[in-house]
Amino acid sequence: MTSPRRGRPRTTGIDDALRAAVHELLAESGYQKSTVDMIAARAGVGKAAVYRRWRSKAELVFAAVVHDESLPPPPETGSLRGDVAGVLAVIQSSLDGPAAASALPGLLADVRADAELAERFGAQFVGRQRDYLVRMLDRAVARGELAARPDPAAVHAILLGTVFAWLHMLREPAPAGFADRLAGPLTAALRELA
Amino acid sequence: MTSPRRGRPRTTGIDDALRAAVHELLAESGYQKSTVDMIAARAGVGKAAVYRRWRSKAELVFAAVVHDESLPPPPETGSLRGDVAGVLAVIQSSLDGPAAASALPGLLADVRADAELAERFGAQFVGRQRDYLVRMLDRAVARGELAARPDPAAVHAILLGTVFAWLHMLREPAPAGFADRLAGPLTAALRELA
Amino acid sequence: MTSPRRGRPRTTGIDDALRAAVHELLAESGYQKSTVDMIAARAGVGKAAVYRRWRSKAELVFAAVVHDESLPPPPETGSLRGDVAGVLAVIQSSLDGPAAASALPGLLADVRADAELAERFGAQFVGRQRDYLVRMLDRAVARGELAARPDPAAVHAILLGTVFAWLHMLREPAPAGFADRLAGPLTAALRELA
Amino acid sequence: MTSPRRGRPRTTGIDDALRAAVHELLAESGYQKSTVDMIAARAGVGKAAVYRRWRSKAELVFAAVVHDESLPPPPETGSLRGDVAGVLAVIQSSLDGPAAASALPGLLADVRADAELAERFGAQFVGRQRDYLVRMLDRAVARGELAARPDPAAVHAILLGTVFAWLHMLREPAPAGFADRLAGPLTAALRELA
DNA sequence: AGATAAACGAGACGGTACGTCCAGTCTTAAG
DNA sequence: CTTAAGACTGGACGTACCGTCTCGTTTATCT
Repeated sequence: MTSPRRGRPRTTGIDDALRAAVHELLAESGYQKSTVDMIAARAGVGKAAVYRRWRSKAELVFAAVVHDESLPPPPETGSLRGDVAGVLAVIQSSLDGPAAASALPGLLADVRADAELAERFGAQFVGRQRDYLVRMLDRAVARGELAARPDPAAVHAILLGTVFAWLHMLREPAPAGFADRLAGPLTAALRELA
Repeated sequence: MTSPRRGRPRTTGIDDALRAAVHELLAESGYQKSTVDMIAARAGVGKAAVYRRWRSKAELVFAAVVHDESLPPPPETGSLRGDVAGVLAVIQSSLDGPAAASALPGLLADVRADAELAERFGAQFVGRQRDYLVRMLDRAVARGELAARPDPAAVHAILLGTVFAWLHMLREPAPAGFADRLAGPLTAALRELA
Repeated sequence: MTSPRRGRPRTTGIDDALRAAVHELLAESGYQKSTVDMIAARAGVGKAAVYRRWRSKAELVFAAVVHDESLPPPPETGSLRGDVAGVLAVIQSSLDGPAAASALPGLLADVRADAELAERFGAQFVGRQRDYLVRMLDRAVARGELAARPDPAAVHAILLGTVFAWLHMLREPAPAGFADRLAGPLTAALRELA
Repeated sequence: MTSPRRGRPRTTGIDDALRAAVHELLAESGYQKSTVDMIAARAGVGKAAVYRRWRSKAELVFAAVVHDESLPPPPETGSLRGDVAGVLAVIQSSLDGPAAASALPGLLADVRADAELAERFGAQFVGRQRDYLVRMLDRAVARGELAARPDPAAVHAILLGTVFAWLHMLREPAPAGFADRLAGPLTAALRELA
């Protein structure tokens, strides 16, 4: 049912080469110093190939850093505390990679400045995480661990915000067992929210 | 004791005019679109007057948005839960003004990119809040509400991060009673941290 | 005796469609703003069909504007003055069409920048006109109107240059009887050249 | 009477450095290959300094190649033929320098494409030459060499066009005594125009 | 009839230049 | 010595266009 697609198809691998180049350069130089020209050159690609795929540097980096596979659904552990630990680990990994870490603040700023991009960011990054959370909470309700499902936005703010603040505002390195150490206290907060 | 200061003295009011201009422009246009030229022009001031006072745009905005008076010590309420609500309210007010709200993500990005500025930001913004928290926790220990003082960094991450994520990552407007609604759950988290 | 040419033969009409599209777009937008993509689209043709026929935009436009039929040999009038008027009229018509007029300066610039193309331009556009001129001068010599044949390059410069400068450097519209009005004076110049 | 001019004045020498850089690069690489970045770099100047002075590459080159001193008024020789030779020499020198030669076709094309620039070009380059011509013709009329003043535009076309075509359309090198060799024939043409 | 070979429309590709914008620095004349 | 005005360097951004290449498809000729 797909339309027959006329014209030269996109060269396979350019998307990946660009995403890889973004990761490398973010880790080496950070967001602001990674220019689109450098990214394209590193990927062995013209700048037009970049802007054919994404409308701006912010979109490119967003796509490279928050792409689909990077957010595997956290495992179902059978307990709310275990599920929270899993979600925290996923959030941590998505905020703390060498690329994501240097990209996020700059990205957040650029996203903020472009309403149309903010929309997409919300739908993709926030929305996907939110879905995991809702399912996690519903399972806890079904198990009887929670009397009622608390406001998912509040849960989201607590889990995502704690990790983000730790890494990007307080700028402390994540200690070993970071996610696990926070799982208990934050689970207690969720119970009180209900 | 001050040296007699030769030459034309600094025009009084320039600092305030600039701070006011920053607030106005941040609210109107956001951080990235508020250029230093615009800020100086709005304040009726030359650009040199800006750079004589602050070393960069980030410092200027930081000084304007996180200025001293904006962080009054939260009140001592006599209970941990009450104190937490007070701290949350202070944090909220410092993240949610019309100026602060649009400045923070961009500011965070610029701070991240400049190590020397990160230092100062840490000392001033983070450090001051941290002091309040430590005193708050010590009072709770003294009252017997907490068996031991939990890691202040973790407490800080939970309180600051939750508010920041709500406002700037999930981009939800703060509902009425926002701080109060979160105080209970987050206090529960603190107790578990201890 | 031409080799039998395997494969799909060129679609008849594409050459003409492209030439027509070039004329239209030159008249509408001028040389620099007429992009190859636009020309191909206007002709209902892919860009490859263009570059299979001509090596560059300059060649395409050159072929469309200076095509063979546009330079019919000027009539033999029996007098030098009459022949000069005829040549001037041909030159005028080849420089003053709606397409040629907007193409020429840009074309000249691109031709200048590409030595290989300059060669071809010289051979085709300049050479053909030069042949007419030489024949015209030889007839005048045979009739006794000229004592000796003047340098054809100088004659060419005077006739072609006067028309070109009028139209493209001074940018005055050609008045009625333009060629005829100049024929007398320029013929006088030729006589002095001999 | 000039207003006191506030702010930092234009650095003296930047205009000249840019003009010199344009001349060098035109001679080395031609118009199209002389990029604005290269010109600015060669002059040791930022690109902004260029665009603060001129609106486009075409204007910059125009100003550099057709600047005021480059067109000294031709001498008054006391005879029409001598004056024509002088004008031809000036025209030749303004079309045949190493810079002007490579710039002119590209410049003409860009000027053609920008109506606002065409205006200025006409007023400055064409207008100044026209003034010389009118004075030259009036002197000839006063001396009795011409019965009436011929149309200055036609005179202009003949003199300017012949030189331009020789150099830039026929692409022949100017032989020694070029201006002098043409002066006689073209003067004859002027007499017939009257 | 089937295979071969070239041309076709569409459009992605690398490369390169343009003109715009802004941060942070520097220079002037005035106070 | 500070001020307002504004020019300066440097460098990134996003746009545009050229000439090339690659699809899937069509059309003629050769086997």
